Amino acid sequence: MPKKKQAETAGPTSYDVASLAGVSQSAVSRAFSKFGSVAPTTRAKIMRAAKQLGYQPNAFARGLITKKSNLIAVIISNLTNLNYPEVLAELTQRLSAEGNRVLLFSLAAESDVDDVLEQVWPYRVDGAIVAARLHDDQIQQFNDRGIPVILYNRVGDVAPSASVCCDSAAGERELVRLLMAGGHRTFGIIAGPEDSYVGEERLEAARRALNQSGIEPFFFRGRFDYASGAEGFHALMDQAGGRLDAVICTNDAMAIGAIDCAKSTYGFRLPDDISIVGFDGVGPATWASYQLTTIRQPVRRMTAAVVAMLLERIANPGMAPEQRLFGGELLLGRSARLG
Amino acid sequence: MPKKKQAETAGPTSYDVASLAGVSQSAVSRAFSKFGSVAPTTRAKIMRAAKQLGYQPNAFARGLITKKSNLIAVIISNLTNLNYPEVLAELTQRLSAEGNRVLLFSLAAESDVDDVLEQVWPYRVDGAIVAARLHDDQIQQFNDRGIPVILYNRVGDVAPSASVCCDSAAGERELVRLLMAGGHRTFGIIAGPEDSYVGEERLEAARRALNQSGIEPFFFRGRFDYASGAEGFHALMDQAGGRLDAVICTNDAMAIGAIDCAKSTYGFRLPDDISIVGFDGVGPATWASYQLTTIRQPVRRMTAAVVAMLLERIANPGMAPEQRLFGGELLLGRSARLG
DNA sequence: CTGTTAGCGCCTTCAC
DNA sequence: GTGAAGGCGCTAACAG
Repeated sequence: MPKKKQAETAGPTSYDVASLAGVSQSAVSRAFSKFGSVAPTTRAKIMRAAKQLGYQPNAFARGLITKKSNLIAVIISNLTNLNYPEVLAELTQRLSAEGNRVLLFSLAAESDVDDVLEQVWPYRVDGAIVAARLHDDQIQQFNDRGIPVILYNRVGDVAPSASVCCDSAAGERELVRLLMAGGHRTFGIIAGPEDSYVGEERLEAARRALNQSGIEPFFFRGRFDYASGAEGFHALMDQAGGRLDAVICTNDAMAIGAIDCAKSTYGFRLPDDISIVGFDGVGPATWASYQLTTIRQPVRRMTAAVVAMLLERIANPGMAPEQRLFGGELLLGRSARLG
Repeated sequence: MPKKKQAETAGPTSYDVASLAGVSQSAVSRAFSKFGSVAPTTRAKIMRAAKQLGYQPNAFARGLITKKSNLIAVIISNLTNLNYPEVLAELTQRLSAEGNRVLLFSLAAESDVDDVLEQVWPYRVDGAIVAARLHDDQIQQFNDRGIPVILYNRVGDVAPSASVCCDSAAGERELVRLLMAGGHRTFGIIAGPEDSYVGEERLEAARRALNQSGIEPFFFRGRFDYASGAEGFHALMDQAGGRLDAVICTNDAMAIGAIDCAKSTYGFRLPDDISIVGFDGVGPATWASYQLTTIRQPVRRMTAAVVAMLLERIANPGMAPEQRLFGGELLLGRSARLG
């Protein structure tokens, strides 16, 4: 029905504001820019006109010129991992506070990374935060485009890359040490899927720590979820012929599954009959039914570090790749008998 | 050190591809557009050149002309709500499959909606999915700009607006009916925070269903989290002088908190000593320690509907606001004795 | 099918 | 402090 064809949906432009305020378009532009020199009176007039029209600068047109999108790509492999909602909430709020927006990508499978990257490039993001497995050549693509990347809880395969991690090795070592001190000698490990970086890292660390004490643990490979934790406990009990002192799970979700299996299927009481520990310190870990002994990732400090490092590198492209390692906090639950 | 000032970080443009392929710039443009008519030979040449240069069309420049950003704003009030990670994962993947990207916003407090909207406008999103409380005037702002919005699990205060909801009323009614049939007569309700739309909806529905059976339930207002569920159970027991048949919680997280409190503090066994029900059907609800009786939201069907409705409205701006209501599925756990 | 020509909305030198 | 003019990278009519 309307006569004017496009103007209908196209929002007001800086020209509209300019003519309403009786100034030039470039004055409007300056008024909306931080460093534009505009007389207070002029600025006021412009802002009033802008409010009246509901004008908001077009980020695309701006980005086209400034080469800055204020967009940060956040790539997370598995959003339903109990640990990531908190991470994501922290990230978006911190980035938002600094004037950046989050372009979110989640992967159905780890192998989809290439597809996701293709989706990222057109938006000329200013930076990226990646909690998914990235090959060196994929990291290189970011470098080639001059887009800073921070890896979350993983490091590059070969090339050094900026990253923020929770110290898996130290965490697992501490758990093993305390379990040993608690008198445990027969161990089982429930690991995550092979394609998980942190999963393998924790597995290696735990296994190494046990080996150094002359212990060869029983082993089960799970999928980082509750169900596979329960399956794993079952499998380990079989392997061990029912004689198992402690089970180390490489994340909390599996540890919780293992605890439930130990209690309901075997009638075990923790930590008297067996010890089970996890890793992450997710919400449910502290629930009364579990009271999991685990290592809590310092999510707030880690996300703060990621954002700070990323913004630094955006402002200052030359910076060297830095790797920050955060120690986890031992969460003393009642699921394990420690020394 | 480099001589050429900007060309350094500015990626290759369609002109670069054009000259490498020996064609005109518009040929490149057409080759990257779905409906562009280009000879297969030409297209091949162009694509090869593009690959060689690592060219990707600039979404900003494109959007400036087409008035389409392929960006969808997803606004979620409380990401750490156990229900949303699944929702968000589904949404991003479905939208991604349709060629859209997700611009994510999360709110620290419900009152921040206005700030968030200001952050949304500059990016000229094609549509929005909102799981946060939106006032009519806020919805109106979307309408004014011609941006379709779909509300998730809430409806507009006054003006009709497109929405996808899980039927809270029907769900609570069914729970009440079954609990009554199970012989329960003394009820408590643990509700969510007042500013939660779904929370109040479920509260009203449960209360009304009880009232219709001549029952006035004890009441506690929680915060939708585990801790307040436990607090609530405590408070209700006090109010009821220890004589409580059943507790209705308006989400699973609180129900789980209540169960833990009932078990650990009061030594109750469920469902023999008391019945507790929740709402949502989140992952932990099915864990062996809880086996919660609850109503599961059909998340997959709901997210599919949201995406379908949104894309429809983007393609066809004139569509009338439609409201789709999905029935929840009764999850028969062991936390309640039903009739 | 292909190249030429205008802009999209804004920022950014420049003169004034 | 302010306005005029020239693009940013791309798409969308147009001619050819």
